[in-house]
Amino acid sequence: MEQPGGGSRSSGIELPEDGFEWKKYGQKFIKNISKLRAYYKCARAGCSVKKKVEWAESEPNNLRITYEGGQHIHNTTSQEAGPSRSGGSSSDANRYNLIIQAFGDHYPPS
DNA sequence: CGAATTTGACCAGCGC
DNA sequence: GCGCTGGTCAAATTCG
Repeated sequence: MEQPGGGSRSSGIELPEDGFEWKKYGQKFIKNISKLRAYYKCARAGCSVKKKVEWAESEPNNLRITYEGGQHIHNTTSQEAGPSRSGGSSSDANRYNLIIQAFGDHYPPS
């Protein structure tokens, strides 16, 4: 019905590739914000970083991504997943960069 | 076959 | 004290 051809159990939401691997472990509809929220966790061993994706059922194009946990501790250098490692280390800038990459440059809205 | 993903249900904390 | 919500886990199913 929803997937003629290819296979895809996705809920129909396209996540922006941030350069890391994530494992989805839950999804729920939050009435408080009238939006859907998906819970992702870093798929790397030893990395307990969590990622939350929030979007409205009417606007799957408006994704709101939030990173929790701090930073990835696995070898992003040896893996093939490196966000914007253009030189400079990162900590808070890393989180902001990822969010901006998903929103464009309007975060937070406030 | 292995791996990945999805859904439902349960639990805990908080507010009034 | 009770109800409600959010968050996580487990199991089942499916694809390449």
